Amino acid sequence: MSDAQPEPTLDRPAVLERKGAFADRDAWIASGWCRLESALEVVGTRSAMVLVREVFYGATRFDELVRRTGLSEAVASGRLKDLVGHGLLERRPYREPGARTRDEYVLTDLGSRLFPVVVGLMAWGEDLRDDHHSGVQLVHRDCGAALEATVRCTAGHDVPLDEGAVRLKDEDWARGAVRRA
Amino acid sequence: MSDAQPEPTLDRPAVLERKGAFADRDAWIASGWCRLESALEVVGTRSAMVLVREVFYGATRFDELVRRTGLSEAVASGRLKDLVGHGLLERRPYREPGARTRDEYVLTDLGSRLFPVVVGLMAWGEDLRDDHHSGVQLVHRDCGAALEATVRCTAGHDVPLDEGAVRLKDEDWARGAVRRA
DNA sequence: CTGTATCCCAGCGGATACTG
DNA sequence: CAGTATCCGCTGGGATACAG
Repeated sequence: MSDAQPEPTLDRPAVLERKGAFADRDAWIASGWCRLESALEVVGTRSAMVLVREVFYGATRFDELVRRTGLSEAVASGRLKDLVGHGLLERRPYREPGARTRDEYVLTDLGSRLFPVVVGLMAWGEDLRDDHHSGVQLVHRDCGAALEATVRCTAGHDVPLDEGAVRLKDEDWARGAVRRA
Repeated sequence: MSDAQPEPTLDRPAVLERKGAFADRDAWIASGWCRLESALEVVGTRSAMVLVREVFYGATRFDELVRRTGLSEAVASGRLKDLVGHGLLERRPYREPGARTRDEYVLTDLGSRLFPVVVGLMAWGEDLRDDHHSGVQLVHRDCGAALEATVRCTAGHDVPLDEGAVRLKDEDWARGAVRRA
């Protein structure tokens, strides 16, 4: 098999299997079919991500967020407004004893669901620069072990890349006739 | 304890617990301590993300990537070069029978470790726009259930947001005495 | 303290035309 | 087919100054 093997398959990395009609589609992407683009429109910027990160770290007040992100006030202000508008954060009035009422930013449920993404990006950034001795680390509060993001299916199985598949929704796949209009 | 409680704690959303010296630091962020920023410098743009997504979907050739991402050739070319430079993708020569040798882009191990991030963003994009009936879906090849990204510690526990903690590395926590200038 | 308003610059990214 | 080169508009984001 040394002169015309059609598929070397030597050590080709795993990719997602293409199911059904997905394999044929060409231009389904640009039209925004993929929710990745929706997500990136909201949290695809550096400023959005670092603000979300700081809120995960427990920052709530404007000046705290500005200080800890290093963003300018103008950028922070605008981006926070976006994040509130998209339902990721919520403004909530609060009052320290003896002080006047102020607002603070807190995570909504939608926002907190970004947790795996933030963890995944931080872990990957760690891989990227193999300096494992400095910086910040996320750990399990109880056992102290480092956090990582993993992929799982809703049936509970761990899913490595080569066991994943991609398909178009609402097409008859695996059963046919899954009437779902 | 009903007249001067310092922390209402009514329905305050969960955040990460701040461990040790982390709680005191102010300006540790801007200096790039957090690996989130390193990650975003590489995959923080739309073009990078959609290219990575298409490679996960199994696209390998330049024109295929351009067509399916909707990026211009110039942008795709430059971004691919970046991704190869950062070790996320790899150029690999291949030859279809009877055709001349060409290059294709394949995932490296580093690149494939972005899988949880891509899954997490897609799942979150789904939450964002509650149209659950159209678009693309990632599923477990074997059982057909949808994929989701979850956070786990290296000891194997599932870690919800309120069980996570953040700390500075190489500081005396849980053991003490890690002198580090 | 919590922003808003301006100005200004760098980088992303589209369009088009051109090379190997 | 697989890019590169050029041009050019849009937006992200820093700095500074100002306002409630």
